[in-house]
Parts: sequence; C-alpha cells; structure tokens
Amino acid sequence: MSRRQSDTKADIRRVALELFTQRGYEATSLREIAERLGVTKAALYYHFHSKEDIVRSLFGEHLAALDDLVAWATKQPPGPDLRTEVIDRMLRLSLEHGRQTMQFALANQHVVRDLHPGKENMFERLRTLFDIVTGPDATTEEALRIRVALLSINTTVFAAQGLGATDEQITAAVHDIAHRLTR
Amino acid sequence: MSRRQSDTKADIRRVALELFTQRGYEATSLREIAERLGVTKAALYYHFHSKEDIVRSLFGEHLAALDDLVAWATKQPPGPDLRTEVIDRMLRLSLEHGRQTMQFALANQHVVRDLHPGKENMFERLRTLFDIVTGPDATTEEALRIRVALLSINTTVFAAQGLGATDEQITAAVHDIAHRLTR
DNA sequence: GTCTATACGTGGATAGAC
DNA sequence: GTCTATCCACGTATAGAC
Repeated sequence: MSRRQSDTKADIRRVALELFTQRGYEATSLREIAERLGVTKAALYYHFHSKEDIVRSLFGEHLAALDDLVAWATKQPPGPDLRTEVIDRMLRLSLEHGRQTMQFALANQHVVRDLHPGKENMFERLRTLFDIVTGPDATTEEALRIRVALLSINTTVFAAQGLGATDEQITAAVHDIAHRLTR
Repeated sequence: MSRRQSDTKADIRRVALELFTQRGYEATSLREIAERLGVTKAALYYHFHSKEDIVRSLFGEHLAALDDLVAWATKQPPGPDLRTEVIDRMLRLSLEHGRQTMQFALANQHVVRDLHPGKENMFERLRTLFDIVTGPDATTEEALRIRVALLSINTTVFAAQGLGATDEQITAAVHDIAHRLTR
C-alpha cells in the first residue's frame, strides 16, 4: 500500500518546518528535506512549486488569521477592554498554529517578510494592531510596554524552551505577563 | 591618501552587521558586502579568514561580556536584589553593544548558536543566567515570567522598530517592564 | 507519484600578480 | 592591501522516463 498524496505533502511541511526552524531557511537545502523523508528533490517539486512555496504554505493560514484579527479589531470601539481582548485572541491564534510556527517566524523574519510582495507583510500587520491597541495619545514608553505585552506571546514561547512547560502553563503565564504590562 | 587598514576592517564589520541583520546571514553574500564597500571579495579575505569569522568578530565581545556577567552572578548571594541587578547589568551590556547586534542575534539564532563548537553557546549561557536568577523553588509560571523579564531587553528593542524611540526611552521602558514582571 | 539526469547559477574560498 | 582569475561545491529547478 503506497502512501497517500496528502501524507507526503503533510510530511514535507512537517519536516520543512522543523529544519527551517532549527537551522534557518537558507541553511536548509531541499536535498536535506528530501533525504530525511526518503524521497528525492523532484518529489518535492511535485507537491510545491518552489522552496518559497513551502514557506507560504506553512505560513499562509497564520497570516490570514492575523488579517481577520486586524479587521475585527479595526471595527471595535477603542479602550482598555479591546486591549485585553486582542491579546487574548492573538494568544489563541498563536497557540492554534503551533509554537514551532511562531519560533520559525521569529528566527526567519527576512523570509516571512517577503512572502507576498506588494501586500502588507506580517510585521506591518502587527504594527497596525499595535496602533489600534495603543491609541493615539500614549507616551512612547506606554506604547513600548503595550507592544511588548502583545509580543509576550512569542517571548514566552521562546523562553519556555527547555523548561518542559505545557500549553496551559504557557497560556497562563502569558495572560499574567500581559496583564501586568497593560494594567 | 589610502584608507587605513582599521577603517576597512571596521567598514566591513559595519556593512556586514547591517546586511546580516536585514536580510539574514546566508541570504547575504560576500559579494554584496564587497560591492557595497567598493572592494572585491578577495579584499574581505585579507581581513577575515571566512564568512563565519566576520560573525565571530561581530559577536565575540558580546559573548565575553555575557560570560563575565554569568561568572559574577554565580558568586553573588541569591535573592530578589540579585534579580534586579542582573537585569540592570544585562540591559547595560545589551545597549553597549548596540541594538543592531541584539537584532542580529535574534534573527540569526542558528548562526550565533554554532560559533564556538564545543564551548557553551549564547543560549546555554542565558539558561545558566535564568537559573541563577530564578532560584530552585519557583513554579513553572514564575520561572517563565522571570525569563521573559530578562528577555524584555530584546523584546523591547524589537518592539521599538519604527517608533523612533531613544536609548533613554528604551532603557526606561525596559526597567519598568522588568519591574512589573519580577515584583 | 516518484525517479534519474542534468542544466544553470551562485556562493565561498584560494592562487598569484601588482 | 587590493586586485583578477579561477576552482569547486552546492543549491534550485526542470525535462522526461517509468
């Protein structure tokens, strides 16, 4: 019984994410990915147009979800409640797409940045979100604190390396941290 | 009047740090660095043994300074005072070596990780520091919070992008953030 | 759906002239 | 101290057979 197409494609995505995160995008060759899976480079090209296409496939849903969040937040009345709600939704979004995807984005910023030329990239989206949550009359230091609160999701996931923390503990910690930084 | 050796070497370091940070280590070729400076690849090899050697030169002092900090912290009596003092010293250390160096390390973790094979790398050093500051009887969530506090230096520098914040404002924000997370 | 074979460019690195 | 010229390995990507 041969492997189903969807299995192979999923396997490629899994191994690619792992290697891209550990060693970096450029430092990982398609040959390595193929070898790890026991297939050939050409097999990868059957499932994906290009190397960049693999990344797009890994990150596409996450970007779309972030778009939805920005769109939603734009329509809400500003205020401190929005702040905690946005943090909450961003946290859920991040954990849904997996810690590794977050780590990958952080460690390969320049790759993620140029996935969709012309369109807004991840960091520009984040900045929009920052501005919505911060409001217009905040001091620089307040703005920094709020941004750090939003980024605490990534920081905490990063900090959790080698600590054996569960998703629940990370979630709890992030809520606590964000709360301390925004109240 | 020809340029002094030290000038050229410093120029290479400056441009390399800039490009490595923006585009990533592997995505930046020595040809690009040389072209930007109006010299040839071979000229780079006069000043540095290899591409990796450039990174080592960029990051060496920072690692040494981190070593000193770890050594110092190990000899101190544990307690909450140590915590704030370590954060303070780490902040000073980070700002001394420049924000860009921090950004570079974060965006090129896999490169920085393997600079000195066999020896402790940057992240292992950080973990030692975490443990010293956290103490043995902390809960997972407390440990996470303290780690995030120590990492708030990097996070804040990252968050400050496009905000036009001064070093003073960043310093103040980090102190505030770390204080909120550790008290 | 996966293979072999191969084209093509680019990158790091070295030799040797000036 | 910087150049030109060149080597070689590797990486992405494609063509075409099975």
